[in-house]
Amino acid sequence: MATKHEGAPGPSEEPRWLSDEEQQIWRAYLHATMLLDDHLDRQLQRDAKLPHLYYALLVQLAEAPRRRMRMTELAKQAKITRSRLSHAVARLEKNGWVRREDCRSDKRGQNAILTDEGAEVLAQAAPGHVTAVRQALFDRLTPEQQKSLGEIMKIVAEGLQPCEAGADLPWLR
Amino acid sequence: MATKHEGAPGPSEEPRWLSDEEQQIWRAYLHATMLLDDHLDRQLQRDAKLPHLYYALLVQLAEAPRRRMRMTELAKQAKITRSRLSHAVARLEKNGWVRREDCRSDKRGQNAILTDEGAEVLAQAAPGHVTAVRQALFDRLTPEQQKSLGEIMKIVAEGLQPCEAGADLPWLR
DNA sequence: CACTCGTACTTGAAACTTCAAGCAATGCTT
DNA sequence: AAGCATTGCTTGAAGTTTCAAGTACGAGTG
Repeated sequence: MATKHEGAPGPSEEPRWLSDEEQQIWRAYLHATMLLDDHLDRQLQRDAKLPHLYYALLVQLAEAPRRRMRMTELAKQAKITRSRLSHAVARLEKNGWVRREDCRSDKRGQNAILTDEGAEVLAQAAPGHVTAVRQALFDRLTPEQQKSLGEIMKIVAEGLQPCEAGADLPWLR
Repeated sequence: MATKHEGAPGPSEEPRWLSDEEQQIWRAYLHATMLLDDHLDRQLQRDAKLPHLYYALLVQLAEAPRRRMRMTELAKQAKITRSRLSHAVARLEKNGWVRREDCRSDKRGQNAILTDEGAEVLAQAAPGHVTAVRQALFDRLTPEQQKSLGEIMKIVAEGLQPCEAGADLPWLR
């Protein structure tokens, strides 16, 4: 904050600072997302002994065709790096919730597969989790606000997607 | 998922699962927050060599009366645990952006103080950061959406606040 | 004053994430 | 078919966060 006047490094001279209203919105966003993520993390850690992200991975696998998915695809859907996924799956594998399998068509490939034990953990954890999500989010918002939230979040997500749509039109970048 | 029928552990028998619309909203939320947080983290790590949260701490200190704040107060405002803050300040101190000072009135207390070097780092990083926030969020939303987002996030944050308002009316809990 | 409880903060270990290499298989190019 | 970039995934180390103690001071009570 305060006035700036350097001319050397920045991409532009003077950015448009956030107005008071914008700052309020931005801080509310930061606080809400932080508190909600912490809240859900603790809830799941307490009830199912796994962090929120790991839970999300199990959900993805549970919904996948034969309860299995290629690592890269899973990473893409979960919006995380392959490295992070590797570590996460390693942990889930150690717990017995997931196992790996070589891919036939591509010898480099790996499939992550949800085990029955994994599905069981998910079934146990899911009710408490949706309840928490409801209490923290949906129950507090009007239907209009819910709709609005969905639209806003879709816009933001699309804007940050590493060129999903149009990825097959690289000349447009 | 699947039908449940245990009577022992859960708080309730059968939760209200999320409808299709609700699921869409929830996933959009998860994706957007994940992508945005990653995006800002990388931007700040690249441009200022610090994670987003640490940047936020410097901002809080910069805005505080004499560029200083009690640890607990800082933790409260930043919505993080005291433990996390301790580690964070230790790192910032090692970098020379922050220093500590004992509190006179309460010998248990510590003040975190933003140094001139810290203020400098902040001044360097701030323009790029607001630009990133604008590009990812504000520039993509209509004024109505911005307003709506602010209202929604305030509601959510208040709902998860560890009893801030009304904390002095404990009998109401 | 002694006791006890709560507050302010720190610490170390374990868990998680990131980053930069790394390896092996694949695909493109000549 | 040989060379070279790319893709798919993993790994180890460094940084961050969480969790469960732990220390030290302050405040309330008898």
